[in-house]
Amino acid sequence: MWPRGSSGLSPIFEEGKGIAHVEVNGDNKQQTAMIRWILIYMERINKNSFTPPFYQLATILEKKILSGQLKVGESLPSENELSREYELSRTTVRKCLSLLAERGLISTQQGKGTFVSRPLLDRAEFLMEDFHAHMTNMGKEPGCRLIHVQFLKELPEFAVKLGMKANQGILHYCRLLLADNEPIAVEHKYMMYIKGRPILENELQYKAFSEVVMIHTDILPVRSQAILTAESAGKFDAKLLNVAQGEPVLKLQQALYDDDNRPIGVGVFYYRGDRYSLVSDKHPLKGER
Amino acid sequence: MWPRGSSGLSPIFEEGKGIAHVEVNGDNKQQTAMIRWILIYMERINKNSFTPPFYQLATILEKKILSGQLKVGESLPSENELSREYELSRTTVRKCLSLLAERGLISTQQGKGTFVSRPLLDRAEFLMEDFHAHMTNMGKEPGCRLIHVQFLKELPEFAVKLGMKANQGILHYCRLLLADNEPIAVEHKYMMYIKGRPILENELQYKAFSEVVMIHTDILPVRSQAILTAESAGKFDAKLLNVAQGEPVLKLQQALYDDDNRPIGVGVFYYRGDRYSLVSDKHPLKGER
DNA sequence: GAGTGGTCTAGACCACGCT
DNA sequence: GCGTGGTCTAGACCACTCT
Repeated sequence: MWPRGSSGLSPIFEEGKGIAHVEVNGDNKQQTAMIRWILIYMERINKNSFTPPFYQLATILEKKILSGQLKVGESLPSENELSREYELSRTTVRKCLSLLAERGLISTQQGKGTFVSRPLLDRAEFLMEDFHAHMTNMGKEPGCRLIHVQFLKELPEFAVKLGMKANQGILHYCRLLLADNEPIAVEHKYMMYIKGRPILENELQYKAFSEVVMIHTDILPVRSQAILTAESAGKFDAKLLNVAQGEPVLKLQQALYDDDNRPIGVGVFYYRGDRYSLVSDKHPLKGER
Repeated sequence: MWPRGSSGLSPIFEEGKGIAHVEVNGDNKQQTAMIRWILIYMERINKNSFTPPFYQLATILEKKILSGQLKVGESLPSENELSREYELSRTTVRKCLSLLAERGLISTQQGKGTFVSRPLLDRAEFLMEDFHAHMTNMGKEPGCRLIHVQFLKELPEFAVKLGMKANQGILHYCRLLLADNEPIAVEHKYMMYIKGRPILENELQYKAFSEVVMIHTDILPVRSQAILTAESAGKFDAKLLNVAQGEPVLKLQQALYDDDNRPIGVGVFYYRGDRYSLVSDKHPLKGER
């Protein structure tokens, strides 16, 4: 439990004396220093464990933060202190700290120190990814129906607002996404059209939009922006979604940009509010390894 | 442009001979190896630059990936190769690779290699954080009005579904969030109530939910789950939001859990669909440093 | 067994913040 | 000037994959 040698000891712990000899009525600095050392020696790293040292240390520090032993705004021991006292190299300590920082538990400031962050429980992160994978994860059978493909001279208003140009023309296609044969979402996608390019129905039906855009415009999209909000279903989309007009839907607008920040493809997607939702789960380190 | 010494050269480049001497009609393995070396030598690290080497390398590799020189699914040179050929330590190479992996450009597989990932442009990440900060960022004046505070014997249905227990009782409070004096969101929060605890109006109005819960239950929330979907505004909330009943709103349900995964506080928030949206921006490395 | 990524060490120098 | 975090090095051992 207590340190074996004198190697890394703070001056207030003199070898062979132990905690009882600490001058309790000394100045405040010494007292807070004492508290720090007590905290540090409460757990040690087991180098024979299967869980790597950097992760063990992260767990220890996480516990101290979550339990309130280290309070919000307080500074952690410096990297050198941690590395001395847990007998780990600074590299390992840093790897641990960067893990905790990634999780939002701490933040670092060059030249100042590492500090416990405000808990991030009141923020949520939502990830919208591939519909097919998402539904499979939820244990549902995903499906996709190609509703129509059109060539347009004019872009829809929202695409113009994003700064998109029609050039040779616009290819517009519309898909209906299903889960267990129930309609979940309607997608409208608009991209630059280069004349004479063959377009395969299969492609539109199954490939990701960024891929379709890349293949058919020869332009590589490098940036993507998406905007999510709530809206009422319009007549056309409500019918496809099999809901009454005006029912609430999640509306996602996506724009793909090339290297020069010019939009080369835009989409607008509507998800049934009663059948589709996004989930965010935040928990510090648990559920790994 | 070409390597100076023989130190880190692949056997197919023999010192003093250069590229012209490569056996072009050799077996396929040699040819693909050759292509790899050509790619590698197209850029070099400037150790006197202000941008650190790991970041320079990340930029180089990013370019190769985005430009299609390295295609999806292909393997990158091994860490040892990269470190030899760019004259960096393996640690530095790894730091660079972990940056690219974080951004979703590559993925690593122990024992196999590092591979170019499918572009992640078709997924969106939305972050919902502190309303006050969010509105300030948008250049709007945030506001908050405490609508009511109640003590309930029974929990609302959605809280019961989450597995929450009433114990001594439930504190329910309702806030209206404004931006430039326009109503944006209505929040309903429910938490365990411990008798005799003084509750300050100020606290409910300005503190984050997780803090209020922590202070008034003495239980530290460690996990948070949130669910986002679209719904129609009910009578009560529509009135506060100053919209017609049935208008689309973003609905966010939040639950805070303690160490034993018991819910200790839940909330349901409605955001006006026409005034509130979430934005996701994905671009590989740009816009940093 | 050879090659890959994953982890760790012990040391170095730098940029930054304080005082 | 000293302590802090940020970066880098050169070497080591391990676990995994493939042949």
